[in-house]
Amino acid sequence: MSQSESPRAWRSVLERIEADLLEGLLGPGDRLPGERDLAAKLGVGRSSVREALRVLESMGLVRTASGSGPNAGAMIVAAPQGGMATLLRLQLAGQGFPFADVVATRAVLESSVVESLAQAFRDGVGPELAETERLLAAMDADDLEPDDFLALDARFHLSLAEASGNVVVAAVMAGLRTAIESYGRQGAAVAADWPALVSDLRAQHAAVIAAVRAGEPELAREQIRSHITGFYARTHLTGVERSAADA
Amino acid sequence: MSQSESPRAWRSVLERIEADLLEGLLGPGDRLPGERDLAAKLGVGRSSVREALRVLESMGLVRTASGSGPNAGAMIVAAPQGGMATLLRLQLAGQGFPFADVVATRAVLESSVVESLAQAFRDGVGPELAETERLLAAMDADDLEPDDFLALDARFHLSLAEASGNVVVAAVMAGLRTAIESYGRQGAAVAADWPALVSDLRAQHAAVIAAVRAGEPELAREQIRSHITGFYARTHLTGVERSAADA
DNA sequence: CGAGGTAGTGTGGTCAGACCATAGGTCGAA
DNA sequence: TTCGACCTATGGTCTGACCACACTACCTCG
Repeated sequence: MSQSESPRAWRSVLERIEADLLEGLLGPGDRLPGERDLAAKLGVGRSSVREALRVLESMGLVRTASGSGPNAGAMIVAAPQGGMATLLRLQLAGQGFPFADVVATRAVLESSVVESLAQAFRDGVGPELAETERLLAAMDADDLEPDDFLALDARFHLSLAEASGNVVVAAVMAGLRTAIESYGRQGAAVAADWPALVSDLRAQHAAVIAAVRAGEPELAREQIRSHITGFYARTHLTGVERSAADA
Repeated sequence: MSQSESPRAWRSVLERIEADLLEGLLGPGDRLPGERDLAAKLGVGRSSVREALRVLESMGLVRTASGSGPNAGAMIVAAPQGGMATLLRLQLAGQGFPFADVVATRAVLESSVVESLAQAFRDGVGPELAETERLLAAMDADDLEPDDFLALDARFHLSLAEASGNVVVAAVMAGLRTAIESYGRQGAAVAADWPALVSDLRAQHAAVIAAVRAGEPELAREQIRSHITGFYARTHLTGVERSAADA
């Protein structure tokens, strides 16, 4: 036992697993040993192993399942969006992240996404956008509840990020959006003039896509920015627009 | 016992604390009850409380300390950078985030930062940048080891993000940088032609700051982008430049 | 009377053991 | 052959115990 060090048994478990990940000994789809085996192998208690697994789970790196068989146990997955959403949501709740900064960051990332997409179309290598178009069409339905519309809207924005091909940007964007929505402030304000709002949103979405397909990076960028900042200025009634505009 | 609900005792603890945070019952600087008290109050075991606290700690929301007195116990803090760095590092290790996408995202965010700063200077409301200038001067020393230079460089970039005032962007940027460095691949490549590299980096930093102070958003944006993508293209010898360039 | 050491107390950190719920696998009976 | 009951391995949870640590209070000694 080279157990000369001391602090944080659970951290040593985390570091060991991270090292195995970097080493390539563990990868997406692989299953970790059972908690009891892992504890014995690493010379720590089972509870310490569990605490480390809990961190990995909350970060979106492992998925655990009870029972037996091929689906049981802790499996390495790559689900960054869940972990990112949890982190951003908690930091927002704990006042580590001001609401305005979260919205502003979303605007920054989405601007980059649509700029990149528009540039790709200008270069003649634009992606399919089939999923994006499908969501756009679904949002045209007349009988949508606000919650349903907003769910489609979220997937629309996410589909743009995924089309741009950068999974880090997509994960952060999805997390920011989730964090914003879990704040749950918009309900009342949204109801104020819903028909007019949804109509504007549809037009803005269409304009963004048109700019992207036309290969106009600067135009797409400005349109998505005003789309996002405008939405939160309209529904949250805070000083969001000021902070969002200068980021 | 109103224990009709379900799985994940530790998750119920997490949700309770998050709810208290949103409610304002808990905020930065406040201390949580002891683990034993919390367990009794929420009707769960102490180990479940600990698992929830471990998640909060890894997300940068609480800081725990043993012993007694005013500094002991679990305190609510707002340390988003630590949690963000952990998440990004783990996702990078677990192949959830391709290296190229991490670098590209850093380029996106830093471009936005310097653009925003340059715009502020153009509008005559530019911040002090005292810390930034100090770091820039420190990097001019001739006897710096590569590690020391890179540490100053990291703080330089972070100081820009902080000057822009968006803590979310600053936290993500710091996390991205930490994740990149923990990958630890650059050592060898950096040593190749260190004097020339450090000279170029100094010139690029100076050019970025000059563009910011001159109030040239587009120029600053392009310079920081080429600074970042150029550095990783030069030191990592991967296909980074391609993916980084189109983001 | 003051200074310094010492026992006390409460905190997180860890471990061991036990029990439960679940879900797949196994094997025997119809 | 088929289908049911049992078996087993897994994570999920709880309890109780002990340790290390740091502050507090008190007590002793100069």
